[in-house]
Amino acid sequence: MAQPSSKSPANDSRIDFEGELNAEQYSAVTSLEGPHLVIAGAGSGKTRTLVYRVAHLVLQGVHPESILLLTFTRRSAQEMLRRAVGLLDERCHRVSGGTFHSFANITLRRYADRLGYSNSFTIIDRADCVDMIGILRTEGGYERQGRRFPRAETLLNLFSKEINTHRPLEELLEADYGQFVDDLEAIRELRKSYAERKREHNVMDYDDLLVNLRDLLAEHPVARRQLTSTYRYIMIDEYQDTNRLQAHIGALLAASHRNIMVVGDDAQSIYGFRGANFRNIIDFPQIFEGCETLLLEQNYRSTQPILDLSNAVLEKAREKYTKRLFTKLEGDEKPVLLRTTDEYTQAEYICEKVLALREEGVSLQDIAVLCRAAWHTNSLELELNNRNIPFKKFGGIKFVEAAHIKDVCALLKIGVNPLDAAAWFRILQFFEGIGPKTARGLADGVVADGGALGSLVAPKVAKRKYGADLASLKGLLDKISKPRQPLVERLDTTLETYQLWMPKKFDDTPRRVRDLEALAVIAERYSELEEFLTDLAIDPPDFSRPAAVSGADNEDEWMTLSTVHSAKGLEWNTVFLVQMNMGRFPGYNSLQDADDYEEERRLLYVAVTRAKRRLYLIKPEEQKGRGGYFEVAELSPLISEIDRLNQLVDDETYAPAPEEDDWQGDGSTAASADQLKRIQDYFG
DNA sequence: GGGAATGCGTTTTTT
DNA sequence: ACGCATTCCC
Repeated sequence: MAQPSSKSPANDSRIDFEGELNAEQYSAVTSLEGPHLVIAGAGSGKTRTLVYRVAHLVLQGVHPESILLLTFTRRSAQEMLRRAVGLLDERCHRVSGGTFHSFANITLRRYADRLGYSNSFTIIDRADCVDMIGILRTEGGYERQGRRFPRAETLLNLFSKEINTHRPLEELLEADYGQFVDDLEAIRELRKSYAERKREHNVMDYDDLLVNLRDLLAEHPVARRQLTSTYRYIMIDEYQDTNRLQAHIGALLAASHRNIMVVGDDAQSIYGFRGANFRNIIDFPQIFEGCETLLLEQNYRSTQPILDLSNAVLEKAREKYTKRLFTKLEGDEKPVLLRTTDEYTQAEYICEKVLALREEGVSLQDIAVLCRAAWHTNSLELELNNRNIPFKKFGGIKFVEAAHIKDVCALLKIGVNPLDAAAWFRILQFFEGIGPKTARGLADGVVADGGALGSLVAPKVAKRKYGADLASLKGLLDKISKPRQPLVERLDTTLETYQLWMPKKFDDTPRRVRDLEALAVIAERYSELEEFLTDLAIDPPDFSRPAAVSGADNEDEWMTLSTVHSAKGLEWNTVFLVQMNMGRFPGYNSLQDADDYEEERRLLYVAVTRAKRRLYLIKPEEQKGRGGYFEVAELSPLISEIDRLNQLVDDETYAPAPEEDDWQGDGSTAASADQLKRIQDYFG
C-alpha cells in the first residue's frame, strides 16, 4: 500500500474520507485550524478519527514533523502512526508522537541547560524515588523517639499529589493523613532536600519531567517560541486522563497558533488516583474560546445488549456524562452474570468456557479476562497453567519492577558509575548476612574511596560469611567496569554471574532467568546504558511475565489477562470480568469516598465496553475474607444497584458436575479398606 | 544489644 | 511482593 512517496497534491483522492467516516468523524478529521474538543464514546472510532486526521493533515501539505500526537502510552502512539502509514504512506512515520513523559524527555534534553540540568540527566522510577526519600528520611533523623513519621512511600505520594493536583501540602495532609498534620514543617523540609538531592544528582522523576517542561514553556519565551513554531498541530488523546499539569502543557504548546484537538471521554476517566481530572475535558472550551465541540456517539464495537448494560452502569452516576452510546450492530446475546461457588470454580469455569470457545473456532487472541487488581487472577493463572492454556498478563507488578531485573540494573549502573550509592545499597543486600546497616557501611566505604573496590575484599570483611560473595561481586564489577564496552557485552557478563547467585536467593530461578533473557533482547537495541535505563523507566515493557507455558507451536496464540486499567483502548470478542464482588470491584478502600466510588463506576464502564460480542460478569458466591477464610460474598454494588438488572443480563449459576466416584459399589472399596488396615498395623 | 532472618498477613490502579 | 513484628544469631 505504501506508494513511492511522490509529493501528492492536496486533493489526493486515494482516501475516500467522506465514505469511510461518519459525519462527525469526518468533521473532526477535516477541521484543520483552531481549537477542537472531540468527545468520543467507547468504541466510537476515536483512534480511527485520529489516524485519518493525521493522514489528512499530511495530505493537506502539513509537514509531518510539525504534527504532535500526544497519547497515553507510547505503544498507542506507535500503533496510530503505523495505521496512518498504512492508510497514506511513509511520511506519517515522521509525525512526532509519544506520551507527555517521553515528549518531555526529548524536549528537556535539548533545553536542559536553561533549567539548570545537564542534558545527560537520568530518569528515576518510583522505586528509586522511594529509596532516595528513605535515605533522606533516615539521614535527617525525622523518626525520633518512637514518634511515627510518614513512610518514604507516603511522602512520595504526598509530594506527587501536590504537584499533579495543584493542591497545597497542608490540605492533602489534612484530607488523607490527619495524624501527620503536626509534621507539616518537617515534611516541607524533607520535600526541599529531596528536590535538592535530585538536582545534585542530575536526575528527574516522572513529575519533574512534567514540571520542568511546563516551566520551560511558561517561563522561557524563546524556547516556547521555538517549540510552538516547530509543532503547529497538537493532538492529545485520552484527554480525560490528563492532569492539570499536562493540560497546562498542552495549552502552552498551542498558545500561539491555537491548533489543538483534544480527544477523550469523560465517562472513561480512570486515573484520578494519579491526579487526572476529567474536568479538563469540560473546562477545555473555557481555556480555548471559540472551541468547536464534536460528539462521537455511534459505537462500532459492541452489540446492543452489551451497550445497554454499559449505559445502565452509568445511569446511577452522581454526575451525568455527556453522551449515550448507540450501535447498529446486530446481536442479541445478553451479557451473562455468572455465579460460581468460589474463586476456584470461577477459574474452572473460565477454562472450560475458553476451551469450548476454541472448539467453536474462537481464537485465544479474541479472549480477555479483566480484573480490578492484578492479583485477582492468581488462581486463574494456576488453572490455566495446569491446562496448558497460553496467556499473557498485562498490568500489575511490572517486569522492570521485579527484584531480579532491578538487581541486574543496579549492577550495570555500578559498572558505569561506581559512585552510585543507591545501586550499591540495593545489590549488597542481595547477599546473605548483609542487611541495611552493613550495606550502608560498605557502600559508604566504596564511595569514600572514590569508587575503588578494594574495601570489598579487605581482610576484615573477607572473614565474614559474606566474604566470598563480595569477592565474587568485585570480580564481576572489575570485568564490567572496563571502559568502552558495548552495553550488551556488559549485560551478558553480568547475567552470567548473576545467574550463579540466583538459586541461593530465589525459589523460582528458571522463571526469573526467562525474564532476564527478555531483558537481554530489549538491551540489544541500545548502545548506551543511560539510554537503556531511561527507556525502561519511561516506556517499560507492559507484560508482567513472558507468555506462560505450552509448546512452541502455541507461542503466537495466547489469551489476555489484564487489569482494567491496562485494557484501556483495547477490545476483544469475548470478555470475562472476574471477582464482581463487594470489596474486590469496587475495592473496600474506595467505599469511603464518593469520588473514589464514582471512579470505580467509570472503571466498570471501561471494562464492559471492551467486549464486542460476549461478556461474562463472574461472581464467586464466596471469597476469602480478612481472616483468610471463605465467607459469603455480596454482589458488587456497582452491579446490584442497576435498575431492571435481570432484563439486561442472564443470571446463571455454574455448578460443575460432581466428580464421579468410580470406586463405589465395585468391591474395590472394601479391598482398599483392608489394605489400609494392614498398612496401619505395620506402621503403627 | 545490634543487626539479620524468618514468618505472617495483606494486596488497587501507573506514566 | 512487601511491610511489619518477632525470633534468632553473632
